[in-house]
Amino acid sequence: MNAIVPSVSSSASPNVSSSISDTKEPRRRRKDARPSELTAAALDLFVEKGFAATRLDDVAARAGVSKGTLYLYFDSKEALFKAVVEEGIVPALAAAEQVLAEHGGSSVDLLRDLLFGWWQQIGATRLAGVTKLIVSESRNFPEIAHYYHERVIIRGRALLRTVLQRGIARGEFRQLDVETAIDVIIAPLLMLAIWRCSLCFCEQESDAETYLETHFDLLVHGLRLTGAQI
Amino acid sequence: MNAIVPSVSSSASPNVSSSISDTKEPRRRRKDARPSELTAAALDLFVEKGFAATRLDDVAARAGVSKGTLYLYFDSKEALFKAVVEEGIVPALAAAEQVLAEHGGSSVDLLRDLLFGWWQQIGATRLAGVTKLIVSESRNFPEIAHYYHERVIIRGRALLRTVLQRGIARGEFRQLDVETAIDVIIAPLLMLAIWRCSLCFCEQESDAETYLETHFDLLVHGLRLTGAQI
Amino acid sequence: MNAIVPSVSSSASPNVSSSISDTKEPRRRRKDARPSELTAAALDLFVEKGFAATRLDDVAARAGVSKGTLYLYFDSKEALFKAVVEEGIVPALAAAEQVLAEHGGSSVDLLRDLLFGWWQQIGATRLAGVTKLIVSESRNFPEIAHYYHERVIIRGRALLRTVLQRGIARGEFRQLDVETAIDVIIAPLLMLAIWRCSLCFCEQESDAETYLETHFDLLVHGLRLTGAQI
Amino acid sequence: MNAIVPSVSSSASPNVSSSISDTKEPRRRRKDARPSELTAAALDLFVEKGFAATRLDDVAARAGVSKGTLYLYFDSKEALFKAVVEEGIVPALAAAEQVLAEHGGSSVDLLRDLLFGWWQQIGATRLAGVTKLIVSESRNFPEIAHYYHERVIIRGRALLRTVLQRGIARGEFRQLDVETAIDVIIAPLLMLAIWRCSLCFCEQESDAETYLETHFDLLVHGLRLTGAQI
DNA sequence: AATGAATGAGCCTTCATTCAT
DNA sequence: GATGAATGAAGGCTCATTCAT
Repeated sequence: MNAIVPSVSSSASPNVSSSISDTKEPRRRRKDARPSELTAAALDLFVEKGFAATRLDDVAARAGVSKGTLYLYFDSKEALFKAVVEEGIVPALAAAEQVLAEHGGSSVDLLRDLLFGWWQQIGATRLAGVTKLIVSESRNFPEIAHYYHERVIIRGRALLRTVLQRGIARGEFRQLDVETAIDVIIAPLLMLAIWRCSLCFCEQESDAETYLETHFDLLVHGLRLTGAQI
Repeated sequence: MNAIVPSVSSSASPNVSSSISDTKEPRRRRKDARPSELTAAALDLFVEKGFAATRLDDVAARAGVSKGTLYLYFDSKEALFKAVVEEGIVPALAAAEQVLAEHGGSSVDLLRDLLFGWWQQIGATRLAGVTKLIVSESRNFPEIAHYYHERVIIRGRALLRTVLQRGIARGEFRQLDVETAIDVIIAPLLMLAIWRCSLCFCEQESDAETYLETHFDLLVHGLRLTGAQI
Repeated sequence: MNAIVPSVSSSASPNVSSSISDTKEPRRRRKDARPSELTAAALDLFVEKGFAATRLDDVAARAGVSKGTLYLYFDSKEALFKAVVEEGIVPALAAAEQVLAEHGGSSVDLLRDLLFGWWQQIGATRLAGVTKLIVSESRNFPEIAHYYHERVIIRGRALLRTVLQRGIARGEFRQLDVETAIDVIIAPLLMLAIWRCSLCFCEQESDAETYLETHFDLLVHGLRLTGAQI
Repeated sequence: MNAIVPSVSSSASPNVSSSISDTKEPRRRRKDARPSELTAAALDLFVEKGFAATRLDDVAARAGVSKGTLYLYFDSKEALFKAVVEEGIVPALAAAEQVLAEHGGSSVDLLRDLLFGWWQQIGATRLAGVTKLIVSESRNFPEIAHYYHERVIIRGRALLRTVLQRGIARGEFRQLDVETAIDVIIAPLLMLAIWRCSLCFCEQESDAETYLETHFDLLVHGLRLTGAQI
């Protein structure tokens, strides 16, 4: 889900596009592309300024449409917010669960693939912003927080639970409190996503790849059932 | 801007404090107590609703004063925000650095004391909210983000750096990328603080103490220089 | 900021205009007519109450629009004030300078035409209020005072200077300090404009036409180079 | 801005005055001096900023007292305004009428003495500001405007009426509309007072003395019954 | 008498939302 | 479908006024 944004380039000059012959849609824009262009613009601004501080004028301007057009697709600012979250979630789920389903290697390898898969599918993309959004606004939108919990948190935790339980069952991992370990494993991922959206105070810190490697390295050593444990 | 944190203890139950003052002083209070009463009320609401969505009327009402009174002590809503962050920072620093200075045990013990000290001093208190605030609003207040980075992030990281480097030098810990490890160690703490302020979707999860124990446990096994490494 | 002064004629009876629009366009008006409708309403109220004491609610109500509409055309109350002054200035200049350019009679006749031309173009219209506005608010808006000085005062004085110098050169007027005489000649005009806007204490006084005649009469006798001077 | 203002210097440091031994009142300030100190401060600010834009905090600060003290002497902001006007009127009246009563010279001389007497007693002092105040605020305070009209305008006009009628009766002046001539004669005086309080756009103009001389000169030639009239 | 902390009504300004074109 | 002028409720901020000390 890195793509998403041909909208940014194509919608730069929506009114003039006819003369340039985009080879795609010379004049009529595919109707079903508008909503995602709008949510993409909204995601950027919601993440940058927060929900309350984001003006719909700015969202519309960034998407290259008028303010009134927003209301052709979304009933209200809150509805737009919901759409932003929901749209950012669907692809994330599919990709993550697919990794687990298709995997055949060791639990350590599987854990690694999940971590770095998350990075490529979410952490490194603009979808990371959804994480920050949920954190920042969940108190104001308990309904959305609940939705996010049911659809994302639970399913994401289920993935990790499977990996950990499988690893323990196979003797690859130590015996430990699986539920709590899930939280501890996820936290650095979420924090990485949040850091990337809160800029300013983490720039000189290690880059994301190294960060993930270290996280994984510590985890493997922390989880693995080593000879020293005996 | 004198008082440190009696606010933490006295304002632990902010809804009751107003009823007390109602019977005492109808007007005229001690001027030096006001600022921390106001920042305490503001912290609660900023964390709950976000900066932009918090109304100064509500802040004033929670502190038991009128809206205009806020402006006797803070020039603007933004100035109030700065005061909230700054006031929440001072005690956090002192406590954390004191733990390190007075410690005499092993690096593992020291790490444990720091983790749980953070929990007692910050994570378990309302100061945890400052973490969420910074995450949510740093884009809108780069000046404050910078301030927080200089005064808190850097000093907090310095503490952990000392511990890790000492542990490695003493042969207690493995050789690893210290700077990155710091991030990975801190992340679950910050995430715990954030979770506590974003409620709704982490309630059934493990309690904080267990979470910290697991985090510490994984860390120790991940950091320790075991025979298995040879 | 295009339209010149249909506002003077069309908005001569501002209280009636609203009832007309009520039956015409409930929303949507011609966008280019709005600014002058708003400045016309603002001029009335600024003159009547002063800048600080005028509420934008009242300005909007008098113009028959909502309060928010003001901000579609003017960035702030102060910007509205500037527009009021600037819009009232343009026609005043054109008319006055045209009189001078096209005149062919004696200097006494020219002086008379200028005085009564001012009365018809400005003194007798709502533009007289701009004079009071400038007097009342110039301390608070030095920028506007400067603008008014450059664009109006200087050019108005230049007109009189030409007349006086021509009259002296032709032997129609006595030799006198032209610059100071300009001030003395202008003062009763400005004062007349101000009186008309400050009502209450000048009503029983002579009417404007008589006032101007007397001013002109005194001037002519005071300026003229008579045989008695020899 | 010359005389008048012992209040400015003496009230500069009201709280410290005891230690410095002002040779006047080491500690207790004469009670009856307070009101005029307050009205003096208020006059300055009302003239500078207008009534509505003047804050009582600033008035109190300029007078060297606290804001609450104002209410020991004046019931409201409007009451303070009335006091400012009334206090500025009394000396003006006495001085002007005295000139007329004691005069024994020609009507031209008498007119001259009145004009320059006004300048010395009012025009050149801070009392000139009262003129601007009345002009700016009369619409908002019709009661004060009425008061001013009854007590100042009428009496001032009476003075001039006497002079003009006497001059005409004696054959010194031409026959003319006395009432209107009064307005025309007064206007440049008021305008001079107003200009001095509206600064910014009359600075390069002639100085006040020259202005008055020219006004007087034009008047004399305009009023006088010359041979040329025959 | 004097203070200054506290109040709260009121105003400028913003912005989500509507709707005629 | 798309626009953008218009709306009006809401919030940040000011300041005249009060009153306990």
